[in-house]
Amino acid sequence: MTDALESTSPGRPRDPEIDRSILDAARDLLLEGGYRAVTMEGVARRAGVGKTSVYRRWRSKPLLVYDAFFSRGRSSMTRSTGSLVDDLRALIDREMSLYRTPGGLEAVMGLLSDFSSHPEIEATIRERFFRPDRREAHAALVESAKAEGRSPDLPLDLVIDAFTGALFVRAALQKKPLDDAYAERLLELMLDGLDEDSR
Amino acid sequence: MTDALESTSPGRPRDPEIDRSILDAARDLLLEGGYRAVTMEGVARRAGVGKTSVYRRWRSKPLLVYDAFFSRGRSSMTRSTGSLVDDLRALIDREMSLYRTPGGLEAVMGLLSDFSSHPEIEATIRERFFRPDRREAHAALVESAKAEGRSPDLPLDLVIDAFTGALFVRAALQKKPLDDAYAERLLELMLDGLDEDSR
DNA sequence: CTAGATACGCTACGCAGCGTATCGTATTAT
DNA sequence: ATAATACGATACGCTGCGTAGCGTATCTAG
Repeated sequence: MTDALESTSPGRPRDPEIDRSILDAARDLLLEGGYRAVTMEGVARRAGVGKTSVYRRWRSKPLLVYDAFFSRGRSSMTRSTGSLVDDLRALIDREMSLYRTPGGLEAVMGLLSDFSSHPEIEATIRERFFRPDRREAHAALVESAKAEGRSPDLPLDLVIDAFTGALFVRAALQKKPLDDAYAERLLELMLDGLDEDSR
Repeated sequence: MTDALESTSPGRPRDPEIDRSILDAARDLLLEGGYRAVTMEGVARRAGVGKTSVYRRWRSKPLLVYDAFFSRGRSSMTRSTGSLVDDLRALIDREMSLYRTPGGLEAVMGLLSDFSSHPEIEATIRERFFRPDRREAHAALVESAKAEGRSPDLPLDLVIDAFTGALFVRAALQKKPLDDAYAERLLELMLDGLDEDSR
């Protein structure tokens, strides 16, 4: 996020405390009033900091919000467990926890909302965050599928689209709760598709 | 959208031609420059009309965009075919054509983008458009399931979430094409889940 | 034909939020 | 001491939304 500033910087170094104040302010504002309440001026004021200091670190609001929410405390699911079922369950859990975390849904929707007006932001967020996430998920599933000796033609991409999309639709558009029962039924639906395929 | 103005209106009647000019202008702008290019002033200018005339008819941009895109020419899929497979295929086709229509994806994303900043708009769009659509889809599936004598416990809601979400994720987030092969595989995935359930 | 009501185009506002620029001051390395 | 950068504060410029007022046009009711 911030540029690497080792001890090689000429002038006055940045105050790491300010980094935290800004991230905290952004998170708090979003929790209190949703994405619309997160304004750059508001963040600066809340953090007791000048706008300059905010823009020096994050060149736009979406990037700030992303870091404030997703760069810390996001559970990592990078490694394959060797079991397709376990991988899927973990991936679904991870995706669900994203929307269940307070402010998580608001953050996601807020980022999406900036996409229409700022195409370059969209590209950045997608390339830096969505793609890698998805890549890892896919790689894990492929590895487990291989470990289980399954057909290489399993519709893994499709399954990722499906459970990811189902959770999004349910949380963001339907505004219905994401409970464990839903996760379990979703998992079964995905497994039915995979088992059917391997015959 | 417009109030019912029968012959009982006292003053000068609205010019229906202007309705069309505005809708056309909104559609054209979106096709040319995406949702960000659709500004109320731009629409008025393009339509050769005053802003007043726009706001008199549509009290906000999202409602205008919705009408410009979805209120005309949207294929209706309200009736059950009696076959679960056919219903599903029709629903998937309908959803796919939404994203494949030029400007369709941009319109959807644009509407979503206004949700964060205008909660009341979100509620309106959801209640007036998303919900009814979904209701009809669900009703059709339930009817066909009954006609086929299937278990009433089929995860129809889940299936709607899944294929709807998969198409959204693929089109909007992955930015990958929605071709017929994808639709077919998606259909099979859904059917696997339904067949598995009925045993 | 007149009066009242509404539509229309035009222009000007007020408001919010983004991102930039400037300025004086503070902090650091060399 | 000097150069470079950070910092807070303030002021801008810009865009876009939605509203208000104006003079004119078009319709209905009586």
